[in-house]
Amino acid sequence: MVRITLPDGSIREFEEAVKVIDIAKNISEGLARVIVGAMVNGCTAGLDQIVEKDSTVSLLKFDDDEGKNIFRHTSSHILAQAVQRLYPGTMLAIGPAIDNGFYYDFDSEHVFTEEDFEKIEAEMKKIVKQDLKIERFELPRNEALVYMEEKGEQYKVELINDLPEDAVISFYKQGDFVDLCAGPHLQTTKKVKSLKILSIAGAYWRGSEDNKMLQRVYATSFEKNKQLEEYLRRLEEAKKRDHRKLGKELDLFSMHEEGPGFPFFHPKGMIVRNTLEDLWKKEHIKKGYGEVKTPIILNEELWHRSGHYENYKENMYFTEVDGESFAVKPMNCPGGILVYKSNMYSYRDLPLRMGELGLVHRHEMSGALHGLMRVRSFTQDDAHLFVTLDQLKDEIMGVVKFTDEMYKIFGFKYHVELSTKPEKAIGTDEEWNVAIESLREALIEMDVKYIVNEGDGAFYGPKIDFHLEDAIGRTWQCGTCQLDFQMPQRFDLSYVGQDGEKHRPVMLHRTILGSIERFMGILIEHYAGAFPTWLAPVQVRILPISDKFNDYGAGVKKQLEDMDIRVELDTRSEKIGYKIREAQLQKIPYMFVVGEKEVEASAVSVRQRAEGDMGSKSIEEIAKEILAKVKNRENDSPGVE
RNA sequence: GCCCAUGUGGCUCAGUCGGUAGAGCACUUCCAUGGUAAGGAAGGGGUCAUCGGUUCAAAUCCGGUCAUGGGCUCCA
Repeated sequence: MVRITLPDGSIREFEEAVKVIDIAKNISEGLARVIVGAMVNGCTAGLDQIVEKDSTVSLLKFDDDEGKNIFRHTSSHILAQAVQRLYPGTMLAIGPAIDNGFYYDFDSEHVFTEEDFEKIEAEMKKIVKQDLKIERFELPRNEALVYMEEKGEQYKVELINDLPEDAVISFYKQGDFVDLCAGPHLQTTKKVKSLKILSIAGAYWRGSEDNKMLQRVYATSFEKNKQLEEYLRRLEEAKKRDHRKLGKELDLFSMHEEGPGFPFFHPKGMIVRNTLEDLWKKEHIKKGYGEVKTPIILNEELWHRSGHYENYKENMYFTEVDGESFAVKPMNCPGGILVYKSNMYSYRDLPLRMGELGLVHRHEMSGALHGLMRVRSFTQDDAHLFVTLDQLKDEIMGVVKFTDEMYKIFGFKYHVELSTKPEKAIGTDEEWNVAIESLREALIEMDVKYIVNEGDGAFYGPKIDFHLEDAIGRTWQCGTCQLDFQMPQRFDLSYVGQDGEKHRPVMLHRTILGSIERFMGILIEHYAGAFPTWLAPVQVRILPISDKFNDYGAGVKKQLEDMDIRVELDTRSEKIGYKIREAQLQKIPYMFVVGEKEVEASAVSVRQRAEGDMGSKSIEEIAKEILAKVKNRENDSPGVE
């Protein structure tokens, strides 16, 4: 007797061991048709898997994340099979399912281009139509190695060699195609009705620069064509939110060949930027931070002392003046430390919180540059906290809370990562462990969910990172809170304790927005360029019906300016429909239409970008409404999804 | 840095088989003075990223460089 517990708590009983697919059939034939796999006691399983003992089973459809993974993993095998049919001699590396699709890495004589996509898709569809049965088999290690060697699959041989001694080595076979794979998979190829190859890219074998670069084919698949079409449509929509495109259209910033990775901010972009910085400054004062500003260029010796020269010099810019070597700062901490060192401190002065909107330069690799998200010069909304060990946890928690509050203003969702000791690091393992545990304890105490990112800490300490999403779902690290025992030692920082003795403070390096540039990039995509009124470069555009009303418009403009509302007047000799269209495309929150009626009533006709015509209002009334939105930082962007 | 692709007026793009450039928008001027997403006409504007090669002739073919895009690696 095998008892199967289903997610709803109900129990099905079977005489003997039962296949997953038969459990589904036992529930309903209809269900059995849409099932792609199952979770059996928390592990994914294929439909053929036999359940021998009492188990908890949840059946997976394509709509479930694990279901999609099974579906797309099979899709990746179909891709590999098609490619090997079309380009014999192509070696297979790995081909996993990923968010929104799957990929396969190939090593092939043939150089794949977009022109091949159609052909590969056609071959894949042929395989789907052939309805090939997918079968699992296992081989002992030696046989598995011989088998893959005979096939010339040297990458698979390497993978097998790296599997643990006791690992089960399984293969999946469909027609004449066999791949080393843990599974599970669909039962046949026929379910993959809808598929599309999306792009081709280079990718290092095993993700290491030292290895050969393989050709990675990205693709996606769905159960139904309709889902694929919907997905492709969403991708198109997301492209419209691309901050690089909107940055140009809305005249916020530009990039130039003369300075790759060095963004140029235009007047409208500067308004957004300055508004963000004003918010930042105000909130930091409330949280007990002081603000400092330290130089961009400092002598090279300082960077030797800080450890940056040793650990970071390939990313630094250098310059020489009067025979002395200077470095352009890639980080703000040494500057902040020099500020700290210019005073004596008592334990009463701690925690000391010092904020700096610090312009840093980092020579990122050319291929890494990406709009405002990844640049070579940027302003970190940095801060350095000098604290006693006793204060450490509270201060970390304060930073995490502060970050959360700031992100909430914009309506961001984010995820948190805890990064541990990297290969290139200073300090002892003991210090690192204490530091990592302090961060972990703070997160646990605050009940913040996080994932661990092994080996991704800064060279001087571990960190908590906050990641925000862009329009197409890529995540970008923005906020960070880094713990550092090293700099205080290297710079011999101290404070006088209650006991009258010298003690060493601990340092926290942290950012909230991350960099103003990246944060703006994310903001632009988040709002689809339609900034909430409080952030909008232009809050109101006045649109006279004809030239006759330009003077009245100018009067309204003056009134609004006096109330610190950002306003433009469109005096061009164009029809009102044209002026509205342009203001609408510029995503300006408020349009004031003024003509004969408005002049007579001393009013304006208000049009909002999302709601349309709101009718006539007095200037005082509408100004009050706008100012209230600005004061409350109301999130009135129609662009947020 | 690596793999692949791309680079034509301010912007978006067309340009076939090599025969020395074209559209729409924007801009300027004129007409029109119009009530909630593009009124009409005329005009100006390009060394086809850049350097070199092949050719009687190169935007077009080949190579180098630079930049951009999609990834990898790396990172705020």
